[in-house]
Amino acid sequence: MKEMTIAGLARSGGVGVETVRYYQRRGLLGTPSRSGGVGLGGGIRRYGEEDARRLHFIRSAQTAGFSLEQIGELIELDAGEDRVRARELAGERIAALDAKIAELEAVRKSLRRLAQDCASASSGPCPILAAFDHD
Amino acid sequence: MKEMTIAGLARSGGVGVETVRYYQRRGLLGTPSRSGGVGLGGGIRRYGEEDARRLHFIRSAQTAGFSLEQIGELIELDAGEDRVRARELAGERIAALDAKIAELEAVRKSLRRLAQDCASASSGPCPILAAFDHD
DNA sequence: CTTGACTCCGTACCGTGGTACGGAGGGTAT
DNA sequence: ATACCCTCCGTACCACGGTACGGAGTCAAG
Repeated sequence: MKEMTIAGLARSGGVGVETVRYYQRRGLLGTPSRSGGVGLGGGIRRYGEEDARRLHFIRSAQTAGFSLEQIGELIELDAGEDRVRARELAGERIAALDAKIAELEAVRKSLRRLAQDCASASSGPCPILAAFDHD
Repeated sequence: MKEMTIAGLARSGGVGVETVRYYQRRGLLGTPSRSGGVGLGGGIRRYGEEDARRLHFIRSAQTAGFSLEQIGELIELDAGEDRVRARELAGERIAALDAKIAELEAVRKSLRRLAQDCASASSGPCPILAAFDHD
């Protein structure tokens, strides 16, 4: 089993060292074994394959738009293989995505129309700015 | 011209008193005339129609997804009727919306497929969680 | 055995858009 | 004139996901 220090793990996950420490504080990564000085708080963290896998899991779930808090729950599910709950969380995320996409599309639509009007109307006040004044 | 105090202005814009003060600090609303105690810093703010219009402008632009900083620029344009720059800003905003919408749609698509797989596969590890492990 | 890179830790700070606090003074209705 | 609410101000705090700092300890190579 190849071991690594915090910088190696961070590199393997494409994040910074501080981010790994942060995930640890958040409880997303477990506290690893240490080697070296056994002083107040122990020596240097030693990570293995399992930690890299976990870090990768976090980044993937993050890409899917899950918050770190939700990812914490996903990690627990991952241990228990709770498919029902996993589908529930995925469903919630999809619903949130639906809502957000619809909202952004509505804004885009009205902004597009405004820009169109602004380009075609050759005189008078700018329709874009006027819209914010009066809508 | 009907005058109002900060609470009246805030109500007219559907925001809180603290939010009006915040916009003032941000320079989005001008410093209004004061009445009352002329002590250190002056008395009570008096607002008119123009301020309400401005506050409304801010909220509308915000709905269109502009940041407060961008809104600051829009306000300057509003004074100068700079249509070219307004179209530019609207174009930038639309492009950002396009990108964000595409991103969210991609995530939604893969999450939907995962949820589908999870529902149909009746045994083995949950595909949703497995995807985060291995992707 | 010294140099230099890496690691340790707590704590503070970043951006964004506000919200909350709290004591002193202003304005108004009865 | 006496309640009673509103306004004043600076400053601190919220969520979110990190990033930066700085002094001390550790580690491997030369």
